[in-house]
Amino acid sequence: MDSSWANPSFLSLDLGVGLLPSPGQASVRERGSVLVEGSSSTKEEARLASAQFGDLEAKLNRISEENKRLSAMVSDMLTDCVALSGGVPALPKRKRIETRTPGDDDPCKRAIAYPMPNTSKAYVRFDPKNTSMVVKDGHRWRKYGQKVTRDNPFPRAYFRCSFAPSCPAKKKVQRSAEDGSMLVATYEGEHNHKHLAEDEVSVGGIPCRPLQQRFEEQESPGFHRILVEQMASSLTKDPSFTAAIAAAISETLLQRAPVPN
DNA sequence: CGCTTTTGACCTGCGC
DNA sequence: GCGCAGGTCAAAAGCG
Repeated sequence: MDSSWANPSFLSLDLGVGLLPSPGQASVRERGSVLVEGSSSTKEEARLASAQFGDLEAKLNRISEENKRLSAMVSDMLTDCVALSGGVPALPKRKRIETRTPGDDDPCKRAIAYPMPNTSKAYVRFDPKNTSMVVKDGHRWRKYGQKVTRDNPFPRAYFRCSFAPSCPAKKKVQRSAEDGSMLVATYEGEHNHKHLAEDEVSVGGIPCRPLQQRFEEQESPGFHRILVEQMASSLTKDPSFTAAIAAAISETLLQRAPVPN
């Protein structure tokens, strides 16, 4: 069985897709602009505006409820995955042969050169104009190969940790076949040294949080909080969501401002 | 000059 | 055994 299934990290943090915007956002924006442009002091219009405000409030509540529901779903899925991984017998600890020396070609030695079992995936948004496929996650990586794979038209880049020569950490970065604006970073192995710069984390100029979500971290109590933070963070990056919120706020301010005589 | 990236060749595992 | 695909190596080029 593929260990990635036993590892809940396959639930990569693809939070920029699918959750929002909600169907109501466009109308929220439209109504907001109508209100700003056509403000009037007549009672009829005030009554209409009040009704629209109530409508908007209801919509915001619905969106908020949807967010809560989705958060709960993600939490449930994580719980399920952790439970599932508990039922899977632990894979034997495997060790990769670091480097090959001329006398190292013993096929018996190579036979035990397995990949690291503790892999994790991270789905991250990146600037499509940026073709470097660099995912800054606080570690220094050295690219050692690139390959076009069968299941994806985009090339896959192979990186090794260059901070410490003995560090077994590796990662593969490839653009998503479904969504070209997403990068799929697959981490293998663990760093045997300290993080370089935890706070310097960005993807193609778009700031984001450290992406490496290891199995142990996902079981930790802080993981769910991080998950929620990432969801909130991704929502705030959504321009349409921001616009809808801005329209709703401006509408609210207009409603509560004293009507000039 | 040292480090990183590029890229073609090579190695290995797997399915047929 | 053969071919294919994924992963890695290593020399050359690029860059600061």
